[in-house]
Amino acid sequence: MYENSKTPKFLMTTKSIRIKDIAKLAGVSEGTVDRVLHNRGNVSIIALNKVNSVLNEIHYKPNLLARSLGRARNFKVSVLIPEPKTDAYWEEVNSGIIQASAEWENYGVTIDPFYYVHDGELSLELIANRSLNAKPDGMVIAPIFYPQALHVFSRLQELGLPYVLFNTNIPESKPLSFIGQDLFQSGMLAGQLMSIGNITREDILILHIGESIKDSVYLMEKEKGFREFYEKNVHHPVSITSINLDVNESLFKQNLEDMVKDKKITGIFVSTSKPVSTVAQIIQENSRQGIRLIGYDMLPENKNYLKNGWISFLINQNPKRQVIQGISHMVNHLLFNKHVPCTELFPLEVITQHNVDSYITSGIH
Amino acid sequence: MYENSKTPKFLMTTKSIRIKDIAKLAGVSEGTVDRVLHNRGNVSIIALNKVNSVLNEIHYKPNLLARSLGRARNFKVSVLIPEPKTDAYWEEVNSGIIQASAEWENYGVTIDPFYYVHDGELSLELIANRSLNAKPDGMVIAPIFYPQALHVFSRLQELGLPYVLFNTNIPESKPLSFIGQDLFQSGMLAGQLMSIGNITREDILILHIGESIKDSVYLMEKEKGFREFYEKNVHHPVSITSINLDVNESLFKQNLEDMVKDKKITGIFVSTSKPVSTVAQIIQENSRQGIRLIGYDMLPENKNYLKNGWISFLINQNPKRQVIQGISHMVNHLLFNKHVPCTELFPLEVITQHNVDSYITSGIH
DNA sequence: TTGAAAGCGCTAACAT
DNA sequence: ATGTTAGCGCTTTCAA
Repeated sequence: MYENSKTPKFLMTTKSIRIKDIAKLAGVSEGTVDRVLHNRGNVSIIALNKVNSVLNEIHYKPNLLARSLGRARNFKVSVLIPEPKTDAYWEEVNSGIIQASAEWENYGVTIDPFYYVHDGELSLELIANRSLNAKPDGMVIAPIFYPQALHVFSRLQELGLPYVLFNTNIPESKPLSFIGQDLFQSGMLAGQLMSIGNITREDILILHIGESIKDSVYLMEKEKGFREFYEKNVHHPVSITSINLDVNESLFKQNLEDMVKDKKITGIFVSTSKPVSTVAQIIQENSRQGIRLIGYDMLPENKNYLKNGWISFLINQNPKRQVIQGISHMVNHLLFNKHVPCTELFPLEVITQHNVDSYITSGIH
Repeated sequence: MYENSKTPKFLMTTKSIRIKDIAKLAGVSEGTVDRVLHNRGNVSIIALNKVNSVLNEIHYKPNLLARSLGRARNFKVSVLIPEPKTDAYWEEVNSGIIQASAEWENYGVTIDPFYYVHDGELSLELIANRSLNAKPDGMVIAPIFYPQALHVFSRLQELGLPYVLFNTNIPESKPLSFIGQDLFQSGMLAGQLMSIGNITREDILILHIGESIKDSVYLMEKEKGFREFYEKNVHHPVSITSINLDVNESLFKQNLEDMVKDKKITGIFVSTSKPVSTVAQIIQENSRQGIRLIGYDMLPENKNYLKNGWISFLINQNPKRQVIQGISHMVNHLLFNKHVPCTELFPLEVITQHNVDSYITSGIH
């Protein structure tokens, strides 16, 4: 038999020790201890040593509640995302902002959303400047347009304003933190899902569909991962064709329909979230149930087609939780001086007909 | 074109209003306002009305930091789980307890784990009593043994101690909150994963493996879901056999091996988490790569077999996060008087060879 | 460079 | 039934 596990030693908490206690032990005032704890300077080397030697003895855990209450300051953070009206994906994100806003209101933190579009007077850069007027203490940004974003970051760095990025990473901008997914791996996963159970020839279409797809280098990561999966793991004959489509082109729908009608096609992988349902609709209209369709995110439309079986798998990018997490990191930094991870890659969640409801009701997603 | 979205009105926060403000507006003292806010009684109907009418005018959001700081009280919560040494699953849970413990230490909350085994002097009931000696303010319990658990709950109800359950639900015990998964749906999902891409005859084994499997009615839920999926959705011939195995039986391994060697078998669904790797090992030893194996949870062993391809899918029950969430609910209740959901069903996460790493590195899981 | 003291918003004990 | 007040642990200002 085994011995019974005891409560681990380090969990045994005695009465927690306060700044006042440290001050007494070190023979200095509370003010001095505070100065040492936060490296505020103006401390004699001798006092510093006295305090530090006490600090080394004991395991001081500051009371975070008291800390932020004592600071007696209301923080503001601005959140910058693309205009939600254009896309159900950003609508999701926006609802996350609202949720986070309610949550942090209790801690005296105000969250202000700002929305940008590609250019004109609502460009990221202009909106960023506008948001700066509110004198925020930090920013949370989804920087989907690369060149504009760079200007904004250098501006923020000048001002010394901390910012966290989500959705799209721009590593050279050195944000406080980035929240997103590993896109290459996401493509690999899509490949695996596409191939499950298939043992004969496959004809696959990869569709990159969007407004100005040409700039979206990051979608290529997904495609690379997808192709890599097939190269490494699949041994029967496979043909993979990738196509960029602009939703604003006149023949967009017609082109799509022609592709779907092609009897050879066995699977379609759509690299973005909103257009999946369009493809699903066309598949349904043409009764092409043989096609395995894989796409992104549980947008309302997508959920319906998934439940009906016209979409086989969705990979969830968790837009809502990404922004909530981003805001949470920013606030933890501001309010509690907590360390936040510089990159947080979300899990690649596989959504099918039979677990989609469990995601919807769970609330934590 | 569309109009640009503005920051929603209700997010516009002006300087937040305090109890002191309400008191002034209502023409009463802070104490009275506090009494009204918390229904502490001892308030004249006239004062009550004055305060309430002010409360109706304004949107009072209490400062939670100040509230719990002002209460100046350190909460203790006990967590009761099966002995972790017996099972990697509970080891996971235990690491969740340690994580939660570190997190809440900052808020002056102490988390004390206690471990029980099926019976003897370490039974749930006895351990529960022992944990009561520490005078906890709440309990978080994984009640895997039904009859013993009932006694504990009635004891806790007598004492008026709040408790939240996770992992296994006992609805009639009326806990503050339950965290777990929909087991029937979990079985359905397993069925779907088992059937993907299959178009010819399937011979499937459902294996319920454990220490005292006979009592575990809840595993039947998974089986029911699994069978239901096949009945409703699959039209080619299928044979499903379910078997209960006790790991302590002498011929346990031998029996298992005989089953795996059966050339007809196309798939195996193991309804618990630890034994999956044992089955995977036997499949590997007998080179039965044709068998699709589905089981539960990302235990270290399971992860390896998943990566090597001997396990096809794992459904993640998220043991670690379940307990963290349970503790979080308990603390939110105690510390902030926050409303906690009476049931929280976790999403049914599908883990494959190509997203397992994304789950491991993500940290939030 | 230091210590003393006044908050932060809320709770709870104590007079009245 | 009501008002007053002394904390909670930390930050920050101000005087020494």
